[in-house]
Amino acid sequence: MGPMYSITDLAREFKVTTRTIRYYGDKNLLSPKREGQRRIYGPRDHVRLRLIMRGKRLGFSIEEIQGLINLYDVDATESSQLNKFLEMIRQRQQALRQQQTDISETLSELDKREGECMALLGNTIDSGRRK
Amino acid sequence: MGPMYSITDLAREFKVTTRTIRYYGDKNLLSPKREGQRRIYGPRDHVRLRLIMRGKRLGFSIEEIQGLINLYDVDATESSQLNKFLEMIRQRQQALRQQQTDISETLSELDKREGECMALLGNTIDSGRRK
DNA sequence: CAAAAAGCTAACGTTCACGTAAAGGAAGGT
DNA sequence: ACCTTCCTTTACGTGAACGTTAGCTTTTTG
Repeated sequence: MGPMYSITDLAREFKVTTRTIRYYGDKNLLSPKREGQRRIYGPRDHVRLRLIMRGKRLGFSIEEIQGLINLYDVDATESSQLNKFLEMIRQRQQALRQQQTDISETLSELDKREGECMALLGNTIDSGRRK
Repeated sequence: MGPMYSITDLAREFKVTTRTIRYYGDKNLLSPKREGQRRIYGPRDHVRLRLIMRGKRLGFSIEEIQGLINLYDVDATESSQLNKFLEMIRQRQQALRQQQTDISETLSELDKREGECMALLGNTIDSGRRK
């Protein structure tokens, strides 16, 4: 019936506190079963937590991450109007594409700075392995 | 001597409130001249505000944006140790690259959902112009 | 010239995403 | 028996990034 995780298992794996995990539960992003009082997390929760972390790295709020996760969630779809749903998907895509260009612009500027910096240090550019 | 902007000019252009602009000033991200009491912003502030907005779209905090802007700022560089500086640049690059893969993963998932959605609607894929 | 619009400072309020402390239950080890 | 570890709930605390209100000055416009 798939792997099970305690709250500290997840906390360790994703490098967050148990508080954080409970918080996401409070916000209905995770829905662990209970064994007595204890929370037992399944594979679905594990996947969701991965999505949550990715969302956070992308700077989305918990609420936005909710929305994103619901986009992957079949149940949410069939009960909602598809056109509105498509609209949401496209808005998300738009935002993400904006982020892509933001990132590549920033990266190229950083590359430039890195180059200047290396020149000043008289180093040769070994863009690759670091010890 | 370059274009000048009032606080509402900038607010309108960047779609933020004047409060926000003043807030960035308080945080030393902008440094307008004063004409009496009034803040007068120059081209440098305009550029910085652009960088700030980009940083925000990337989910950076004001403090991190400070750091990023300082990376472009020559004055800050010459007085600091170059190696530490390079280290910072590389950390930023690392984070941004992570974001890039996060985004492309998310985008491809959204594309998939979009496809499914279109199929359900019986539409043909006109990926391009929308009215 | 009077009213509206734009600007200012100062200070308190708000939301998000947790942190942190208090008080306690249940399992396992020695 | 006692301690340690893991887990629980409840609840107040916190920093960031502004929002909002109040009270006052300056500039623009009909």
